[in-house]
Amino acid sequence: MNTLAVNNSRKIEPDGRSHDPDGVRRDIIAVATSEFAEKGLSGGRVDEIAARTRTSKRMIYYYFGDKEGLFVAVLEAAYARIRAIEGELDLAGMPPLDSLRKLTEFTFTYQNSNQDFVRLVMVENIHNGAHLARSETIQALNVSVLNVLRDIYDRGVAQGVFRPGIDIIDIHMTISALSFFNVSNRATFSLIFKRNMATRAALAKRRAVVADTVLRFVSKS
Amino acid sequence: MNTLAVNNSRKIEPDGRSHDPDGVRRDIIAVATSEFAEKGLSGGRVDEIAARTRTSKRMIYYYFGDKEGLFVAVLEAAYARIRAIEGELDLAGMPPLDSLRKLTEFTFTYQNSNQDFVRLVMVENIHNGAHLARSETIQALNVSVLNVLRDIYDRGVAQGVFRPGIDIIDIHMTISALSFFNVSNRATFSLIFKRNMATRAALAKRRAVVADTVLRFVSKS
DNA sequence: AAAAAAATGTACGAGACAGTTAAATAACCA
DNA sequence: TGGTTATTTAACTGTCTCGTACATTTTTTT
Repeated sequence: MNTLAVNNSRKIEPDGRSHDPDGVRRDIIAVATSEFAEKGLSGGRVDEIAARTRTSKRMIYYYFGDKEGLFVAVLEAAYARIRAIEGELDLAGMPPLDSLRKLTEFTFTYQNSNQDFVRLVMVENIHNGAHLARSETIQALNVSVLNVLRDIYDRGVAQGVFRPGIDIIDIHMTISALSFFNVSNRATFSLIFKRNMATRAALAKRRAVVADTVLRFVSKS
Repeated sequence: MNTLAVNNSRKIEPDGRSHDPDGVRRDIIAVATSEFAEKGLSGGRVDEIAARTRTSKRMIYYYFGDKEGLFVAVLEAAYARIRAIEGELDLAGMPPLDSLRKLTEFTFTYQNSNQDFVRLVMVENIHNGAHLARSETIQALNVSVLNVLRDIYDRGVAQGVFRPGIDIIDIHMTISALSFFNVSNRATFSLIFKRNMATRAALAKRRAVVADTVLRFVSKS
């Protein structure tokens, strides 16, 4: 569930300090990520974060100013992680259909394996994107996945397997929505429809359906 | 944005009381719906709800026990509303393809017009469905939309326009996910992709894409 | 009409929680 | 070497917020 590993192997000097400012920041962000993902921004407690950190509450305010500043930092770190991974995807060599399926399945699996990220995005949306709007860092992150998608789509159209005229943002939105919803709405959906959506089998089946949905949407015919 | 109309035409007796217990309950739920939808469960303030109500905080605790009891009542009311509307949908006479498109477009439009509902469901999912799990009322609500969908799908397969073997819950999940995401993730998505998703034109275009996606998924071909 | 139950107002208390104060040591750099 | 900056602790403060105690009135039942 938790996607961040806290570095527990830091050395503590005799004076009780770690002499690793950057490690302290990362430690705080890792703990805050799980706290905010679990309980939201209003529900998350600064004292609780401080207690689970190897440093003190004062340091949170020292580095991040206030609770919202910390939340912004948490969001930035979460987005930076996913962008970094997206950038590593190499789908150029494959046939367009295979590439698109692989990209979709990757997204589905990533969101499922990184529920903290999904929950943080939910929380941020409840706050109408106010913190994202204030973060230059995140808005400067260029959206690499769109380049990947553009490349796949153009090749598909050129080869006559995809129909032309589709807005790639629509493709991306569909992939995101179907992957995201499977995590974000799992609790209520499972309860109402009395289906466990978290089993290995259910996930594999749904992932295939999602990929089929995307492929059928772009395919010619 | 707000889906609940508060009855402002109640009569107030000389003693300052409304003598309309049921109206008081509805009034509280209406105000609490917008408060919780806007700020979440932890972020929502009982005092704020009380202040915007025509009654007092005392009555909130009298009728709903505590903050979470009030939230459960809010959820129940919201789900009851959507189920009531779903039940009224009459798509039986139409050709399957048209029915399915209409159902999808209805869902998309409903979610977009009832953002409070969407946000409440987001909030409840952040809480892992704990309140839904505790509400017998909601779990007893039978999921009428599945009957509608089953009827459409079976007719479509019988007529040879839909491919057989699809799980209707998958169809429903896809319709829900695509409709829901367009509201739930609008803030972050719009910011990152620099697209205003709320304009009339953007909504109409996306709604058509969503319907096409669903139809292409079930269609024979 | 008496008694019981339901509905409502006012005021307040206990605890939770974000953020601060003040002091002090270590690292860095000119 | 000495001054400036970075880092850290522990206790404290003021406010916000949920929930309640107590009193009272209205409605329903017997």
